Amino acid sequence: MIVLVDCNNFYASCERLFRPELQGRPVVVLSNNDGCVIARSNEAKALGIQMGAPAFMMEAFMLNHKVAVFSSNYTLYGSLSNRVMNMLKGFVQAVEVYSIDEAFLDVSGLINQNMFELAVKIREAVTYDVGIPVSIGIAPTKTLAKMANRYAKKECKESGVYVAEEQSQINQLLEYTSVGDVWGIGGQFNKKLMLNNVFTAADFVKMSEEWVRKNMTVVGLRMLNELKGISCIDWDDMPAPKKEICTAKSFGKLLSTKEDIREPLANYTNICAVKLRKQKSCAGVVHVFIQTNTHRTQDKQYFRSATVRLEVATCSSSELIKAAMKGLDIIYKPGYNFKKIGVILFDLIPENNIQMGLFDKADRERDKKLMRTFDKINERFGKNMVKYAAQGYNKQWKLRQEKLSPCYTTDIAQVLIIQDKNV
DNA sequence: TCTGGGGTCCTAGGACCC
DNA sequence: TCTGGGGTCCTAGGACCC
Repeated sequence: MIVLVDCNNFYASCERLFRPELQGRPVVVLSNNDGCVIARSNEAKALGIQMGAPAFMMEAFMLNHKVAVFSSNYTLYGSLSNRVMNMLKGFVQAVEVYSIDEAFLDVSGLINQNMFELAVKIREAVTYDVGIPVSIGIAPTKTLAKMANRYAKKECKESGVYVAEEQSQINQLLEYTSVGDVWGIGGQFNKKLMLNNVFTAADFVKMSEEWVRKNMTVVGLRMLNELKGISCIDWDDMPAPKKEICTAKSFGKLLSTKEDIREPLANYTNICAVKLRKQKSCAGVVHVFIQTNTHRTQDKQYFRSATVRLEVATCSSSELIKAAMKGLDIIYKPGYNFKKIGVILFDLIPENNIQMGLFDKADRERDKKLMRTFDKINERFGKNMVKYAAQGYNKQWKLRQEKLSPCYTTDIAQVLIIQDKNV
């Protein structure tokens, strides 16, 4: 059996944890740049606020309904996520952290344990010790556990737990779930399935393997088997190093000159480089792309990308920034209002595995030491305590984050202070 | 004024090799 | 009716996830 624990309305719950006066009130969290809604409390959902709704179109409505609005604060959410995951690790032998707000638990070692009772115990512990509400689904495969979790969230509000152990319980889940809500079926597959009169997961299970293979590739076949109770998605509690590392963000305002764009590009490349060094890899390819704002129909549109291959794979910020700038030179075109730039590092290999170039002039040992010191200082004294000149001070491109909450759990200066009114 | 960001896996098709 | 065939590697693009 596989257990899936999923935090309810995670970002909204994190914000509310430190603002108890928001209990029972609608809360939403916005995407980067305060662009659109990416998390909603139950009260906000009840008001009809949609996932992905543009914030600027909702402003008056949210004001009228006294919705508490927050910019996203990933430092806070990451820290609370760690607390939840650490709690879970105390209950079972292995935890696979699947995303910032969900984890699969391996309960194969717990024989004769009543699954429902275990789940209730976990849920109470997380609620009490961390303060984040969770739902728990239990079933024979990961895909079914996801479905059980969704069912628990919607239909078992009291316990927050659903166990699908017997075939009859699984059948109930299959009947209940629309095929588009099955893990792995997105908009495109859903459309195709509906055209073939497949509306629920139960309908899907009846489809032939040939049809699924032909129309949905081996990915579909895997889902089909998972729904039939045959595990096809491996257990993975030691995530492999990333195969690509990407940083791409919209600017706080539109930029057009190459000088202005160089700054965010250098910063995003450096963010990638820090992540790269953290997983002890080097990158062989730097890919840069730039784009205008597709929503501004009055503007000329432009999208272009370029790939720069490095002679020797590297994790040095300075070399990667240089390569990214080379990419920008290739794709930049004056006369456009640019909205976003992004860097992707490809061909990642372990750092101790790099192929030296025959004519390589760089002093790689010295670079390595420099980067180690660079990362240490920034880890200890805060992001960008030391940085490259190319990263600049202009900050015109900075994200809009007008409603950012404090980093209650990671910055000593921002910890909540509780006052006693009588003192 | 204002519409997210960071990933993975799979397939098709071209280039190239013997 | 026919144009060799099979394998590998690379890239671009689609689909999906949270």
